Amino acid sequence: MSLPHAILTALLEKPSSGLELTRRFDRSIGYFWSATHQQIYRELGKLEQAGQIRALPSEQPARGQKKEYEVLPAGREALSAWVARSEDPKQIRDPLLLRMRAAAVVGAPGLDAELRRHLGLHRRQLAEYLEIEKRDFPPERNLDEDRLRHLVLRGGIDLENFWIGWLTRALAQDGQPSP
Amino acid sequence: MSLPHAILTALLEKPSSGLELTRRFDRSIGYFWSATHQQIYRELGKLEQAGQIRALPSEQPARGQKKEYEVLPAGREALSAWVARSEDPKQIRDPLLLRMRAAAVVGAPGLDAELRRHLGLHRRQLAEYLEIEKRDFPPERNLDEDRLRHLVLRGGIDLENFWIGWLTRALAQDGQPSP
DNA sequence: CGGCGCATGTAACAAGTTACATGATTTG
DNA sequence: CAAATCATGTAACTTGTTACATGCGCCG
Repeated sequence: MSLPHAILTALLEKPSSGLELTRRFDRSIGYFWSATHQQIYRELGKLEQAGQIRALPSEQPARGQKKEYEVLPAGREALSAWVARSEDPKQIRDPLLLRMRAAAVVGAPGLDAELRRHLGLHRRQLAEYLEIEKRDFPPERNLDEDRLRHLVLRGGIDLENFWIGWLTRALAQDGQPSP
Repeated sequence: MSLPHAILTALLEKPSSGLELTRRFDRSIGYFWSATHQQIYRELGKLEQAGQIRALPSEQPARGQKKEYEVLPAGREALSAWVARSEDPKQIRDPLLLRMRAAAVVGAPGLDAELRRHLGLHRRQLAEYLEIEKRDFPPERNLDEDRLRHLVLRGGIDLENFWIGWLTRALAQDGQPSP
């Protein structure tokens, strides 16, 4: 139930075509809800049919032609209703934790290398987030409308820090087996 | 690709029937990879057909009858191969972060209450994990085979701590609007 | 024997993934 | 014009979710 609302949010921030949305999902919004272009086109079709968005009038709406969408009042209302809704946090679902649990049963040759690899990836992602923070939320201007977006980004930063901390401790412990 | 391996791991730890697996997924393994009984039955069927597990011989394998499964050598090999495989960490996918991003666009009445509710839920989950840690991994016996399982649990604990920290900061900031 | 809990399933759907198809526009 | 790129889309499949169906055994 999240993808359509992610799309509505993105379209409210700026009307876009399918491919533009896809690219924006690869950057900002996609950091918290990723989607492929196939998913996005399918969902745009449904939203249009449901009367929540509409294609901006253009010359020739043909196959290889760009098609821009904007949010209709009904779409904005649907998004508001969704924001107000309450929903329990999902269970954790992480292949690496599961893999480690499996390793406890069948043995774990080479798990160390995988942990180190993940550590590197998370460090890189953290650096990227910090870069965005420096660029988009400098300490000078403290606009109220930015506050929520900054909090979301902070969530991503804290989450990467969690992984880095956990992986570091796991590797440290693995280096020196039980005394 | 994770569910079958979660099931193989659980079955190696202890041969079980479908419902028993479901219940164990509600407790230990499910903390990191949840599944409903329908998913589990479907997957047990596939694994059996693939020759990775087999039903223990019983008197009358009828519909309302319990059916226990054990892992065959092929299954153990498949699990080992999966553990050794490397896989990139998934993108974050969290409805609450997305909801907050949407709230930045359409406004956020009542978001505070939702954050407080989540804070409570995460505190409860943390308490549950700490209880399990105290019970299953007391500081006395420091068995090597437990090390990986303890690390997995630590992952869960750290993750809950991340949420608690982030939600607390978000609420504190929301209490005193920008000066 | 009637209802409840245990246990195993089926069916239909929704969401996400992977591979491929097609038309339009630019550019060497 | 051929190739690359932009842009939209189809099809088939896998995974996850929701609702319901069926049989067994126990207990009041």
